Amino acid sequence: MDRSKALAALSALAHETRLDLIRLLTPQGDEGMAAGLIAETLGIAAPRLSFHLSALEQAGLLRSRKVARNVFYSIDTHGIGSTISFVLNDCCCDHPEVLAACSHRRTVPQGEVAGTENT
Amino acid sequence: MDRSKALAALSALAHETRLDLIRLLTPQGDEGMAAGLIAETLGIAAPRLSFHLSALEQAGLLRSRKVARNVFYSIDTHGIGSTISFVLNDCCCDHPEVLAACSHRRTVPQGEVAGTENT
DNA sequence: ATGTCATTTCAACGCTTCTTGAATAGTTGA
DNA sequence: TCAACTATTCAAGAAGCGTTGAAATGACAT
Repeated sequence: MDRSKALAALSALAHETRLDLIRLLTPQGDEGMAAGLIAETLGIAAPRLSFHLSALEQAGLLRSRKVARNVFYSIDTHGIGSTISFVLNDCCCDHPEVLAACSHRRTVPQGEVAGTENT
Repeated sequence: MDRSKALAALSALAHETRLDLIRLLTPQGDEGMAAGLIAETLGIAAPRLSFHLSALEQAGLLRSRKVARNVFYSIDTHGIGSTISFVLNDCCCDHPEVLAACSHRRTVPQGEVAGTENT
């Protein structure tokens, strides 16, 4: 992932509605969700949804496929992963403390350093 | 880290100059770098630098301390880490493929899957 | 105390992004 | 072919963000 791509992905991510979209679509996996259902679930107008959906798709964070007259959107795991990777590796130079602060939640067994989050 | 904080951090990160600042300051560690030297190194005007520096500081991504008449800025490893953590855990629900796409670079020993990045 | 240096604040301007409703394109089924 | 439905595009207006130069603040040295 090059710099401008990562920047575009980061910009796309930095929006409440689009973060909601990622959060909604991630559990759906590769199957994804039809645009209409997404609009209904999130309670947003169709043109607005379409705008944000294509922003995320163009940033490489989402994929789409047509099924009959529906368009199903699903997350692009590689796109999201390499965006995070860019920040961690290229920007933060694999700084050990950043990596630790980023990954401790999913490496510790259970609620071990649970208090460190809101300091 | 709550949602609005993460959103602010992501917004702060989604900017070329500010990404440059993170990249420049990370290797400097806790000592950081004086604002004047940063401006000179990156070749940006003082007011503009100050604007971005305070944006990053307010987002919890940078810290500052005064030394004589200089202001030293250094990265807040915890802030950056928990921002990444938020995206990974809260937004992507710890999706295994996202985690894999994000962390493969730093878990593999050495140049093992070096080609997977630009697919 | 005064001059000098480092940094921040301020105001103005331009640019991009977001939202909204109406219109359009494309697909399915009768 | 026609009607119904899904999704996207378009245009307009509002809002927010970033850049710039000038001015102000605060700290040090003489």
